[in-house]
Amino acid sequence: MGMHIEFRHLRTIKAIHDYGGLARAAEVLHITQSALSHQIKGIEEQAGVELFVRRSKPLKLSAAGLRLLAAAEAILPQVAALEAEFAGLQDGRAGRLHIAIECHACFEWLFPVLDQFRKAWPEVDVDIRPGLAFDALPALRKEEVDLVVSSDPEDLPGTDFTPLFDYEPVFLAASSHPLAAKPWVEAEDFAGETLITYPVERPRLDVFSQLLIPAGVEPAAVRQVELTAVILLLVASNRGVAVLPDWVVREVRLNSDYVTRKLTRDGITRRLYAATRSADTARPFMAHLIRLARQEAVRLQRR
Amino acid sequence: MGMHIEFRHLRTIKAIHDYGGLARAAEVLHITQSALSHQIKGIEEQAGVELFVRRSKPLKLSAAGLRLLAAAEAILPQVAALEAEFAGLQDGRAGRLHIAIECHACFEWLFPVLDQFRKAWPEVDVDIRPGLAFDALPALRKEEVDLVVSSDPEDLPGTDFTPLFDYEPVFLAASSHPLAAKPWVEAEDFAGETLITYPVERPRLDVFSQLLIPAGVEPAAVRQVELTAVILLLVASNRGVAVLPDWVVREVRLNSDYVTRKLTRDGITRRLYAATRSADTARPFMAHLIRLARQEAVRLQRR
DNA sequence: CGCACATCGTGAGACAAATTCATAACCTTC
DNA sequence: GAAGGTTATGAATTTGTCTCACGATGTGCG
Repeated sequence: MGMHIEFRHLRTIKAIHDYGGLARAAEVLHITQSALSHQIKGIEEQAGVELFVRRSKPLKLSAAGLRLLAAAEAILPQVAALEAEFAGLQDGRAGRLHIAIECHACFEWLFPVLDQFRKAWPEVDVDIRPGLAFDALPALRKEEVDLVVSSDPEDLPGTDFTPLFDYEPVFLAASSHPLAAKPWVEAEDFAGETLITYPVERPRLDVFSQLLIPAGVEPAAVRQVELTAVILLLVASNRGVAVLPDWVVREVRLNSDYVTRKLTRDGITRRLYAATRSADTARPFMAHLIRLARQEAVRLQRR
Repeated sequence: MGMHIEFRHLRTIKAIHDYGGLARAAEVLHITQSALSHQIKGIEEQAGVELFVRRSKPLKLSAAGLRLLAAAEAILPQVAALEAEFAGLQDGRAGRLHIAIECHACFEWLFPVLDQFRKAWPEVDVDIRPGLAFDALPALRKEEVDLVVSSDPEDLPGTDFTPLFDYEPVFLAASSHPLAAKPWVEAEDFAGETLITYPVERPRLDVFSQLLIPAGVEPAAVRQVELTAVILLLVASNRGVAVLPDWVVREVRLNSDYVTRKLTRDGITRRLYAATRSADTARPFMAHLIRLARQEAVRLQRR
């Protein structure tokens, strides 16, 4: 017995009930009274139940009809909500913005940015996915995420890399540390040191990719720590040295426990990018997020 | 503009997701792969959103597609439940049984009957509607209720009156009451008495319809009381006399506080009927309820 | 890297279903 | 019991959905 209820029927039932009669309901639904009559005849035949009490003339719902009405009133709002959301997607109010960050320290500036963003774009579904930090660009192309924060732009068709801001990876040690005596540090200086890093693969850490790997230098030990605050703690107590972005280091610059030094004489400059699908780059909320990120970067530099 | 989502589309989305691809989904839905392709093209055009990521070949849901899937998984079970209920209606497992009782004392035997009934017919929506006790038969015809317990059968087309059981309205007084001396009571005996009744219109009370109105006798006073237990209390303390069905009176017969007397020398016999729409009378659960009611009546008589 | 394979998209025509028009049947009311 | 309003019906038409056949596009394997 293949029943064939459709949204059309739910709308019809509700309209007939709300407006009390086929003629009125037909007008509201922009179809003829005849069509409605045929429609309910159709459902009644398919479902094998009488939906209306026919004795009285202003057509009244029967028990089964009332049950169907209840279903209509439960289901139709859900569809309305769905349509509203899709309308939002269409005119750019709504959307999904799942962010993958390759650089671990980026949480620091990203959170305040997202707080602001959420207020401006309440209908956008914002999320951070630190899990798939590796392989982030393929995930972007497959639409598993919508924005990747990365410092290694590639020339991929369909993927745009929009510069966010420049930063400098900076050497950080306790003020009592021997290397504090040097005006800057070189790759070779790390050979005898314990290096404290975030727990990610080496090629994605600036110290390694920009300095140690090219120079072929291996630190005496590498210790991986999740939280920035803990890294700072360990460095202060001389359990190792670290390399962190300048915006992180700036917070402890005035603290006499630490010294900061450039990497190489001229320092290393890195640029952070927002990678997005070309189709999305120009979307208003995406552009707005990038603008907010740049503003936040400026604020961090000024601190 | 006017979005045109239908259950078909929800099922399609779900199937494509569950079975991972058009071809598989098409097989499950018993239609061609081409049809599905046309379908999703249709929704995407109407809704103005991409539902799938097309880069990769085993067609994957996009953000909007996932939203639609969520809607599908919320809505489809509701429809399934509805269809199951209608199937129940069709094969007689389910239905509505809203009962109007004209006779106020009938609660006494009706409740235990309904308790039994509910166990046997869990899918039937049982209810008692004492509110519309008057005008119950029109309400039956209009399908506002499905069964009326009445002692005044009428010859209405489309309405069946099935006898339930006979009972006798019995005079009840305190054993110290003067009328306790008589072997039976007549209409004239009420002239000087305070009569305690249920709070309903006189024509629907046996004392009035069968005895006092035909005889043109008016009691000294009429006091209306809702609860049977309270009526008994008032009678025991000699604040008035009452007329109650024998099955109620039977409970206090052996109590020496009360006397019961026939109305007129031969007593009055009344018959209780279940009034139903002819279309419903033969339905299994309806017939079962009537059978249960008769059994309960027999049990009451035996007490 | 390219070929075979699998998956998806498209257009035209066949088919089914929903709607309309015109009108009949029905209930209600005065 | 006639009038007015409300629902039902039948045939024709419109609308929309599906199928068929083929083209386009990725995917995986040698």
